Formats: sequence, C-alpha cells, structure tokens
Amino acid sequence: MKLNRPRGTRDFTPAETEKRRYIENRMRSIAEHWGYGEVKTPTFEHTELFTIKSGEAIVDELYTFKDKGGRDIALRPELTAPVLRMYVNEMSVSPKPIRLYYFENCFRYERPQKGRFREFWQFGTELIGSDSAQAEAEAIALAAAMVSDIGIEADLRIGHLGVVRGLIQDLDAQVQAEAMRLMDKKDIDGLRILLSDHPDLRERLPALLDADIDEARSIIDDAQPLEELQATLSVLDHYGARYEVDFGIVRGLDYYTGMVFEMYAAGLGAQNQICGGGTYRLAQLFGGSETPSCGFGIGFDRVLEVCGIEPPHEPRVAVVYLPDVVEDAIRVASRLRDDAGVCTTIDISGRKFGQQLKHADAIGADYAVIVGAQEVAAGMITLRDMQTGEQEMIGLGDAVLRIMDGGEGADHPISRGGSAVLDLP
RNA sequence: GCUGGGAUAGGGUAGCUGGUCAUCCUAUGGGACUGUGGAUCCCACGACCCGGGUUCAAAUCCCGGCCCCGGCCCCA
Repeated sequence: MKLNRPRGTRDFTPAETEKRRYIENRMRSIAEHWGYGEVKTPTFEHTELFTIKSGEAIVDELYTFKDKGGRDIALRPELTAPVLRMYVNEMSVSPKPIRLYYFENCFRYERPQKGRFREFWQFGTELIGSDSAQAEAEAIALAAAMVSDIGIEADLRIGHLGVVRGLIQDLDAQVQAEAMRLMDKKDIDGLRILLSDHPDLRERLPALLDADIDEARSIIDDAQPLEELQATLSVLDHYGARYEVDFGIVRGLDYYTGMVFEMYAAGLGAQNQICGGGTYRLAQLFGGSETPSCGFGIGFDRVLEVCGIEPPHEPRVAVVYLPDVVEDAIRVASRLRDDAGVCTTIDISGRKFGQQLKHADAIGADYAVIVGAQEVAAGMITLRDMQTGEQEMIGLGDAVLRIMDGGEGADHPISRGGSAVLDLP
C-alpha cells in the first residue's frame, strides 16, 4: 500500500527547493542588512505559551499532544510568542532595542486551501524594546522592502487598534469582539445591526471604515491613538513607502495593542494576505518586565506563489568520457568541482559515449566536458556547448572561464584574469 | 466546522447511458547506435483512491470514508 503525506503538508522537489531557498536568502539578506539577527526556537512549546494571549481562534487550530511525561505540548502556530518567550528567558538584559528575525515552519490544523497549508513557513522580525514612531515605521518599511525585493506589488494598509477600541470600550466583551470582527470584514450592515442599541456608535463605527486620519479625529473622542499613528506615518513617509490608512485593520491575534498593518497581494484567491504585524506587549505575560515591541510575519508560501523572480541559472557541466580514460575523467570532474567550483556530474552507470551525451542533455547540462584518448594525449579537454552543439578542444582553465561566462553573471570565487587556471596533470 | 467540484500508470488523458487482455501522449530504463545528444523505430515499465452495496458482470451505477482543487469561517 502506498503511503501519502499527511493532509496539508507538501514535498518539495529540487527545483522547488532551489527557488524557495533563493527567495528565503534574499529576505534573510535584507533583514541582516537592517541589523536583524537570526534566532531559532523549538518546533514545539508548552501549549500554555500560545493559550495565554494569542486568542481563541489560534488555540482551536493548535496541534497539541501530551508528551511521555504528561506535559501539554503544542507545535508552534506562529513565532512571535516563542521569540518573546526566548527574549524573556535569555535576552532580557541585552541592550535595547533588540532586532531579531526568524524563518521557521509553523503548524495549524485548518482546512487546506490555495495558499493555506497545515505546515507552512513564516519569515518574520521582532523589534523588541521600543514602540516609538521610528520603531513602528522601521518595522513597516522593512516588511515593505522585503516584499518588494522579491518582486511583489502588495497593497499596504495601516491602522491603529486604539481607535476602534477606544470607541467600543464600554460595550460587553463579547459585543466588542463581534464589532472588531465586523470591522475587519468591512461589514457595515452587520455593524449597524449589532450596534442597534447604541445609536451613537452605530453611525460612528462604520464611518471609521472610510475615514482618513483627519476625518477620524472628528469621529472619536480620544485623539491619542491618532497622534501616535500620525507620528509613525510621518516617519514612514521618509522611507518612501506607499500605504493606505485603514481603521478596519484588526489583527486576529489578541496581543496587539496599537499600530497594526497588513499587506495583500493579488493572485491568491481568498488567502490574499501575505503579511501582518504591529505593536504588541507580550514580555510581561511571560514573566518579563513591560517591554513594548513591534514586528511582523510574512507568509512565505503565499509570497512564493505570487513572486515574480526566479533563481539565477548556475551553469552545469557533465563530464562525458570514453571507458579507457575513466581515471582522467574523474580527475577532470574533481578539478572542475574542487578548484573551480563548477557544478559537475559524471556518468556512474556505465553508459556508452552517445548515451552519456544524451543523458547530459536530459538532465539539462549546459556544457559537456569531453575526455577521450585524444584529449588526454593533448593535455586538454573538449568543451561542448549543449545548446549550440559547438565544441572545441581547449585547456581546462580556458574551459572554466567560458563556462563561467555562460552563466548569467554569477560571482565565482576563481580569478578571471589568468588564462590557464587549471591544467590536466 | 459549513459548502461546491473532482479523483484512471511519475505527469497529462480516452473510456464513464455497465460487457473481450482499459486508450493515447509524455516521462523513465534498455536496444537499433563501439568518440558526439535533442529525430525515428522497437522493447520494457507502469493506473481505474479506499471500503461496502446493486448485478451473471462495475473504472462505469449507489452509499460511506480518505485525499485533491475552490468558496465560507479564520488566518500568513
């Protein structure tokens, strides 16, 4: 009987993995250029870490189990809580602010759909120890820079939870939650029905959905959140980011406290959100001191679906040889790999010369390096361009230079100056 | 959790108003081809999602399940 992978999980072929790795590295590189350091946390944590403040919704989606010691364990559904737990445990005396990033798999028991899997990857950052306007603007600008670097045009929307929360703070907790949900859905009719007993809010809350900051000022009583948001946006303008203010942005995770933002991309159907983040307070809940922070998570799998860039092509070489010179052929392959850093394969199946060439084509080799008695006698190799069919007997060093030039401008560790980097023994 | 549509070799498909060894393309391995591939020909390989039911007979009809692709909910 054939075994299949569990629902909502995926296998990745070499081609897919190459692309994922390439995109991952680009995002990683940007985070590091902004001074963020990578952290790793456990794949599973005490279930409690996620139930404290992440919100009901996420708890229902947790993969949980008891380990052999009877402990309640959960696979991580996200990384903000683990990273903040780590901060409290190991880094609370590090100089602030602390800039951290992560790239990890997460697990949620949900119904799989386009862009939604049970095991999925998140790339995120946390800026711990500040919620200044500059900190918030940095988080948003960094997210925008990453998304844009990998060729995605996304819609950036920024809001502030304090605006809506300030208006509805006197309502029942349950009504508040429902009001937030309807704001998120932009469901104006639903809001009017829900708030039918509060004639004042019934008009003001839906009006917020279309309001810019100035309009919002006349709708709400406490202007403090608006001043905070205004300050952040002013800094963000220096980064040149394009965004829209949206007071209907209501993050699903309960630990957010102030500014919140989301990014959307076309082409993903119902799961079009590729990034979410904001300002939150979690350290205190995990036993640390009050530490304002802000961060975001990017849905790596969703980003991959819509990103428009491909990894650069690295030239591939197949050494094709006659049986009587197998030793020389292996030596040539080793030289190509070890001394010149060229991706090189050599037949191990006892194929005949013609079949080796055919196989080289089948696996997509860019060049065949041919080794036969003539080449060995001349101390050279024959370099065949598999695309054009042109070939020439030249020194191995010259061959390497040509192979590198054929690869699209990729940097290689060998010097391009010398004429003969390598020679046959 | 609710809802719509699907499932035939590794990939793509025909058959699906039940009835001979389940069609074709492609991929893969080998051969024609002993220092020159992509063509052609031949051979090999390889499938009816699982379990029940109806029937003399089920890939085909019915029921249940699992899985896949969407939508809702929720979220990345």
